[in-house]
Amino acid sequence: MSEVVSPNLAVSTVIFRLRPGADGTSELALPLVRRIRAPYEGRWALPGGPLTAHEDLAQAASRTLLATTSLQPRYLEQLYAFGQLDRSPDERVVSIVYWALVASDEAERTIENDNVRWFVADELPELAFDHKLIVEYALWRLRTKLEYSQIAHGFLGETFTLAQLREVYEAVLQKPLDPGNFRRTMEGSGAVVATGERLSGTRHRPPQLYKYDTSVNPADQGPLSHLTAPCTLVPANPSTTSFRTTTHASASGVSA
Amino acid sequence: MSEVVSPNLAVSTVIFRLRPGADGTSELALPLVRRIRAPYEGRWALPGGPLTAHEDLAQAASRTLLATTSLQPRYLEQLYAFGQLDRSPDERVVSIVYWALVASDEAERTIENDNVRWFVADELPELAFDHKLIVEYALWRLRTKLEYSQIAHGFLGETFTLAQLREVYEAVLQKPLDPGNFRRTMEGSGAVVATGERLSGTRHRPPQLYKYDTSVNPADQGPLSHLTAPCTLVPANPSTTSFRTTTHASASGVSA
DNA sequence: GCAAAAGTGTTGTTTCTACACCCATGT
DNA sequence: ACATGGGTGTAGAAACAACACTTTTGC
Repeated sequence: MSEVVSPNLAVSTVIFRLRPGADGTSELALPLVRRIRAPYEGRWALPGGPLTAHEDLAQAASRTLLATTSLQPRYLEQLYAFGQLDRSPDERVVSIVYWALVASDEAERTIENDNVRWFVADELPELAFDHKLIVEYALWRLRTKLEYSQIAHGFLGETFTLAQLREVYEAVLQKPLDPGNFRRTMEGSGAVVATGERLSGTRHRPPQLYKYDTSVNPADQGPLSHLTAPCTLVPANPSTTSFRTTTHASASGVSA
Repeated sequence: MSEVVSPNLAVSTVIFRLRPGADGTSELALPLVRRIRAPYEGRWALPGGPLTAHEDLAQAASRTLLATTSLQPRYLEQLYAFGQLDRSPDERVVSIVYWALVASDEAERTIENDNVRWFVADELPELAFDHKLIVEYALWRLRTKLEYSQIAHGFLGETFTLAQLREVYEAVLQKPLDPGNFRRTMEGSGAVVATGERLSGTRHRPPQLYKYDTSVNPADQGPLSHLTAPCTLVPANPSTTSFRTTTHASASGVSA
C-alpha cells in the first residue's frame, strides 16, 4: 500500500546441506523459518531480513543467516533479485536472494525448534511469498553449477574421500555415477589433490583422503569471483566424521 | 550520507549491439550516457535510473533504456545486483543491473549526441561509479552464455544466413570458427530452421535464409525462463539489409 | 577365505576438429 | 572461365561411457 519511491529492500538466502537419508544415500535439505507476523503468519519462509544501511549485500545475507539459523556457510553466492509487484500482498518488497552451502558438521549445530527446521529439498511445505519459486531456481542453479565448477566441497569438510565427494554429486544430481570414471575426471581436473593420508576404520580397503587445490580456480566465476564468492575459501572445521585417519603415505599416491 | 534504513534502488542496463568494424568484421559496441549531475558529472555511465514503485525490475530496465537511448532490446536478462557500500560517494545505492541485446537495425535508430554515444566494448572511456566492473561482468556473461544458449539471434533480424550468425559468434568470441563445423552444430542443435528462401545479390552461391525455431527452448534458462527472458521473443523488424530475397525453394534444403 | 569398496585397465562410441572438395552464383 | 563463399564429406583426435579386473582392508 505504501507509495514510497524506493521500495523496501530485503535479503534472503537459500541454504543447502546434505544429510543421511533413509535409503543410505544422502539427501538435500534446507532450513526454513516460521513467520511470526503478517503477511503469511505461521507459514514457513526463507531466512532473511531487511538490508541495513551500513552493510554489503553478502554481509546482510550472512548476518540474517546467522541471526535466524546460527549457520555460517562455506559457500555464498548471489542468486537473483526478485522484484515482482505482487510478491508481497501489502508493501512492495524487492528481495536480493543468495544461496549458500554448509558442511554437514556445521549444519548439525542448528538449534531446531518450532520456528526453525530443516526440510528435504523436494518435500517442502507451502511457503510464504514467492519462496517456492525461489527455492526451485536455487535448486536448478545448484545442480547446474555443480557440473561445471568446484562447489561440491562446500558440503564437505577440509579433507574427504573420493567416495564422499561422489556421494555429493550423486545426491545433488540424483543419479548414480561410475566410480572409476568419476575418479579419473576429478583427478584429471586437478581441482582435487591427495593428502597422502588414508581413512581407516572402514571394513574394506582404506581410501585415500583428498583436499581441494585452492590454487586451481578455473574461469567459472567470471570477473566477479573476488566479489561474489568470498566465502568459498572459508576453512572448514576439522572433520568430525566417525572415522579415524592414519598417516602412512602409500606408494600409489598421485603427488606424494 | 543518508541514514535511511532502505537504500536507494536503481536499475541500469548494459546494452550490446554489433556494428561493422574497421577490418570488415563486426565489433561489439554499447551505448553510454553522459552524467549531467554530481557525482561523476560529465563522466560516461550506463543508462539507468531509479526504480519506481509501480513497475517491475525488468520494466524499469526497459523504461529507463527507452528514455535515455530510445532503444527497445530483443533480449533482456538480469545480470547482477551491485550493493557495495562505497560504490557511490555520497548516498548508498543498490543497483540491479540488466543486460540486453539489440539488433543492428534497431540500434541504427539511436539518436547519438553529446550525451549519448556508442562505444566499442573494449575501448571504453573512464566510467562513473563501478560501471567499468559491471561492463566487464556483462561481457563475460555474454561470451559465456553465447556458447551454450541461443541468444545470438538477439543481434540479428527475423531471418539470417548462417554466415551472418557465424559472424555474430566470431565477433563476440573473438575467434574464427570453421564454417562447415559451425553449420553442422547449428543445424544439429535444432535451434535454427531453414525458411526455404535464399539471399540473392551476393557475388557467389546464394545462401539459404534461416530463422530461429521458437518451439525449441532448451533448458538453459532454468525455472525462471518465463520470468527472466520475456523479451527474448520480441519479433524483429523486417530485415533492412541491403540484399534482396528471392523465393525459389531449392532441392538441397534441409526441411523444404 | 569372503565381502566390499578402492583403484586401474581396456574397449567401443560419440563428439570435436581440421581440412579437402564440390556447388552455384556474379562478373 | 574464374573468383568467392555456400555447402558436404571424411579421417584422425579427443572425450566419454560401460564394465572387467586387480588390490587391500575388516571380519
